[in-house]
Amino acid sequence: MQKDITIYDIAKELNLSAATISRGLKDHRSISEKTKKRITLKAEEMGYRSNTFASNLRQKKTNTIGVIIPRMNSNFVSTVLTAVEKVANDFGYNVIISQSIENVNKEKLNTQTLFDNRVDGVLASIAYDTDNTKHFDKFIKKQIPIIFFDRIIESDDIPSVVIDNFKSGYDLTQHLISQGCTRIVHISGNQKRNVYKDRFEGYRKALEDSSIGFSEDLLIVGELTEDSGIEAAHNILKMKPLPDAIFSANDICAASCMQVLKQNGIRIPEDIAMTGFNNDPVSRLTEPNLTTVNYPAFRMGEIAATNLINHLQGVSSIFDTHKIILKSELLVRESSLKRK
Amino acid sequence: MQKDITIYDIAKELNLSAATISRGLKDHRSISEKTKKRITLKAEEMGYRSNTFASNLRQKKTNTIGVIIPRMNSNFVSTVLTAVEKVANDFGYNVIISQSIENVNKEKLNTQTLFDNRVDGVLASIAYDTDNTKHFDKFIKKQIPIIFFDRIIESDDIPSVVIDNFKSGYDLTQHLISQGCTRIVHISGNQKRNVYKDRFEGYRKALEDSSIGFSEDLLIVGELTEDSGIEAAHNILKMKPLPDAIFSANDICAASCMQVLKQNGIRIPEDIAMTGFNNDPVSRLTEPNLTTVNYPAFRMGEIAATNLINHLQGVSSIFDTHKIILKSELLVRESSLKRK
DNA sequence: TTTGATTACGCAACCGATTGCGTAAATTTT
DNA sequence: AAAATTTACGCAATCGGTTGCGTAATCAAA
Repeated sequence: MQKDITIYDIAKELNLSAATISRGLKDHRSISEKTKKRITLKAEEMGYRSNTFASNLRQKKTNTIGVIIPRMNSNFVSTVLTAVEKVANDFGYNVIISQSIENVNKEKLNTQTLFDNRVDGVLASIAYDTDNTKHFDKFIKKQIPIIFFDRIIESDDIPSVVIDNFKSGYDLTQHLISQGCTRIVHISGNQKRNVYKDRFEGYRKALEDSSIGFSEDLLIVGELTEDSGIEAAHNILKMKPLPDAIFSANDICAASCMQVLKQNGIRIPEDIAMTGFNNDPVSRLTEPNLTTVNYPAFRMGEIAATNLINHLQGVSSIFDTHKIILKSELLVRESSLKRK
Repeated sequence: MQKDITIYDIAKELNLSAATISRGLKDHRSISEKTKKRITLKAEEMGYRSNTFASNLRQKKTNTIGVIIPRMNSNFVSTVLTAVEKVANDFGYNVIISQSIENVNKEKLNTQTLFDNRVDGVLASIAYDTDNTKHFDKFIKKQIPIIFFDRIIESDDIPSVVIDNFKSGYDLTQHLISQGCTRIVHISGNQKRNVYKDRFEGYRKALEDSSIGFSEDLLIVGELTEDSGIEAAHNILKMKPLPDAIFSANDICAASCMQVLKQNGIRIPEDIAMTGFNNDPVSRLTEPNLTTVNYPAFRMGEIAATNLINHLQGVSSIFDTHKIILKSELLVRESSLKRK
């Protein structure tokens, strides 16, 4: 295990000062082209690699962004992360990912960890039960930029990247209505969360805008997991009369719900039309394929990360924007087509 | 934005030296209990947080482990990562995750990035087309421990954590044979990868151990994606006579393949029995539910991370073990039950 | 030739925590 | 009471880059 090469070693070899090496390596203008070339060549030859810590220590920057997410194991989140990682890498940033496991307290710990690690900026999608942004204040105080994405809390201080959940919920519901459905169940998640609340509001508005109207009885609030889809199905089977459509706020839940319904002799979409949300791969594997809303996950990660890094590099300020709304689109598939 | 508190600030407040503060904070034995208490209290009061970089610089350790994976967006990988993150956090380590996107060249870049970031240790599951471990040599030279998991390359220098893919493939195939199947198609991935190779070998051995024997015509090698499942289905539909079973090396591919078959009037499992691998959530959402092999993803991440960190902390050496094989089990579901 | 500007580089002080070595003070031993 | 230990802490160097300021050398302008 040979010793690491430092700029001092290079300096000695070339009879230059460490300062010159440092400047030469980062293309500082006060170093002549000729010297720069000598430096980079020698550095290469000696197998030099910069010591991030010395640099971070001196510069008080870490070139690291922190990401807080509820869970990694959903198609949506992992796709976002893929995009974030790609953008970050392109700009020479590292990414620290931490999961809140849908738990405010863990989320608070996560913010502390990221804070202690002195991340330059933060991207966050908040947990199921978070109801204020107090634990993000430390970042704001230190001028460490934060961007919320997907699951956000409205805040004057923190910009966000989202899709128009209200409109998507509205469009989806209207689609069901256009298929002749009148008793439309909505399976939603915690109403504290914008994404579920907004989808629900879109649903309600669409019903109210039609002659159908909203009925509390047709709203099921759960955790939107595979299991809660099964549970929802059992509750739905007890409804009298049965609904003629179900709008689940995500695909996983819709898929497992649909499965139970089918096992109980319900025909999809003839008896009950089914729709999900997210365009998870699952939606293409169910039978019939699930009508859903395409969620631009990659784009969302890309935009959030790009904005954060541009801000960090002084290219643009995220504080100019308050909210970025991405386009999402209804994907009509067989599961909701009553009229072919 | 107030200035960060350093140990010097605390030292000044308490009329002690920075050395004493440093020792006091880390519970060094040469500091009296009374002084330690004063120090921790004052540190708390002043809102002190340790500067990781100064510490890393001095100690030449980063408390960071690097993880290289092909892709994040599979249930298996994200579950492993969840476990790794949990273990790492428990031990005060950070995790840097990088995706190779199934590409050796990106994987090489990833190793370089992790190397430059001076990670203390590495966990890696290699890309689709990686065929040697040369790009990991730099870690070995520097005594930076590596553990391969799931997708591994046999190497004397690098221990690994896997399941018994051969046995699982064998058991699965034998199950199909026990259901009376005799023409069993196997959809596999790149044969360079142990996981696919071993499953295939298990499949072949089971066939050879029965009176059926292996036939090259029934082997389909693809990328095991949703799309390749569709493609495989089309090829299978052209086979004469049709096979009576399909063993796909993962669930996603099995699910999409099964879907196309069903659309073409094939009954599962009556006409063709279907099996996957991994116990991806999808396997519980298809209809019929997919027979598969349970993959202890969480446990795998946990074990890999724990071993790595124990090694780093000198608790135990990973070089004592060469390979850890986890238990996996056959999950028989409807998709393969010809005899009820 | 002199003066002012520009170029190219070095000096040395940081950044904040860690640690080997040294020592005064307190405690125990003889 | 003197000597030997032990306790509790400080000094100062160190990790490796970065950067404000200073200056010698080169070049252009007067």
